[in-house]
Amino acid sequence: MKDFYFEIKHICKQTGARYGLLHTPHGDVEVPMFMPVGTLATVKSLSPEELKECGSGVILSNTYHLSLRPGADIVDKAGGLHKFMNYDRPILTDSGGFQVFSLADKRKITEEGVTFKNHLNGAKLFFSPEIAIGIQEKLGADIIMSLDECAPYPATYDYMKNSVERTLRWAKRGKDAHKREDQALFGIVQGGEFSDLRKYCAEELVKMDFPGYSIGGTSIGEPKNVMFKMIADTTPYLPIEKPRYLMGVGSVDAILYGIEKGVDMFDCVLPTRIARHGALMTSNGRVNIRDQKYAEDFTPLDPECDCYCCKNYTKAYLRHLYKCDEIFGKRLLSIHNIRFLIHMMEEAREAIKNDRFGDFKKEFLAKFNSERGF
RNA sequence: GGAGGAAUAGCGAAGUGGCCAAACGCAGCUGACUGUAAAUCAGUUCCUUCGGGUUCGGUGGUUCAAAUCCGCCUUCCUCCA
Repeated sequence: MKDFYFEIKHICKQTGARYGLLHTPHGDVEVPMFMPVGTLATVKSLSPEELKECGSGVILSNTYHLSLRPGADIVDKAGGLHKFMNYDRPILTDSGGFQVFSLADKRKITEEGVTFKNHLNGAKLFFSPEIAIGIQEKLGADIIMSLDECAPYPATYDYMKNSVERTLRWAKRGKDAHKREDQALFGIVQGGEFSDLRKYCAEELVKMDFPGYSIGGTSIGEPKNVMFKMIADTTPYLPIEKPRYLMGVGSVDAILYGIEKGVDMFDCVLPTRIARHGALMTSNGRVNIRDQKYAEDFTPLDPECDCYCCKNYTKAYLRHLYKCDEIFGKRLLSIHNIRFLIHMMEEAREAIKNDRFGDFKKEFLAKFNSERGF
């Protein structure tokens, strides 16, 4: 694996949380980290410059969506995803496995792969582990994902067992098909809420020796305690020296829990989506900017935040933009929520280095009051 | 002074005899959103002990039944003098 390796720099003595460095062809990033999601080769409403100002490292993009529009060949001709979207830091592409789940009523899964009715015009589309890898090689992200089946929750044990077996076979096929030396292909642990299947899936993937491992099948409608259990049931079976990525998790309490359990990478649409819907994460908890009580509130969204939005604008202005459905409002709020999570990660890393992540988590959650939404 | 027209819930605006506690939009309030088919979606905004009760400028009528028809009053708009 050219240019890609992972270094653990410190393990928190209080919790086992990890501080590390992920080296990629597009630079090094510190973990634990939060990765903003830019499904269609753009983090909705934000420029790469704004993302970097938020402190972004890796960002995500999506194989399924980009293969439909503009098509992998066009991204390839553009010189790859980094050039195409003008982002020179690391990029991770998801395999499309999640779309198999989220567009579930329009697909059929077989051993060979998945047949989709694509969501744009209903045209039939076939995805296999090899095809997903082929597309991702053209897109050219630094970190890519195996095609997996994100089985629904709840699922029966038998369904999940079969699904895990197939995901493992698909992982092997994808790994065999993957040729690019400058990309790290991660395997994805499934198994739902079943401890033994999580363990089995993790151990089998580890035998295949991937450069990193993802925890999938979370945040798909299961209760929080079940999600936490899924995480706790997986990380013990992953090798210490490889990066671990918890897919699709972006609520504050779940991220902090994941870090405590030894997860290094998180991604989620949550901060950007809820920002567009007027919900903001602040150090004192949730703020609904649409509330009339902010109409004459000329203070920043979060006085403790150092983002462009909080440094320059008031809640009254943000509410005004939101109520008028102005694009700039969505941008400012997205900047804030992304910066909030990235800043939380910066603080988490400091806490890990100082062997006090457990204290940090407790203090942060007490103030954030995560019972009130996300 | 004369001739027309209009008054509907916080605002705008449908409704012209029973299916109207009254469409719809805005505004307000709740909630949802987690590997993005999401600048989206759902609920809610007269009172209620959930049986019902009081509403459509005011008032008096007609009718089994009125936001809807008639009289008078008030306010506003347009045109003519």
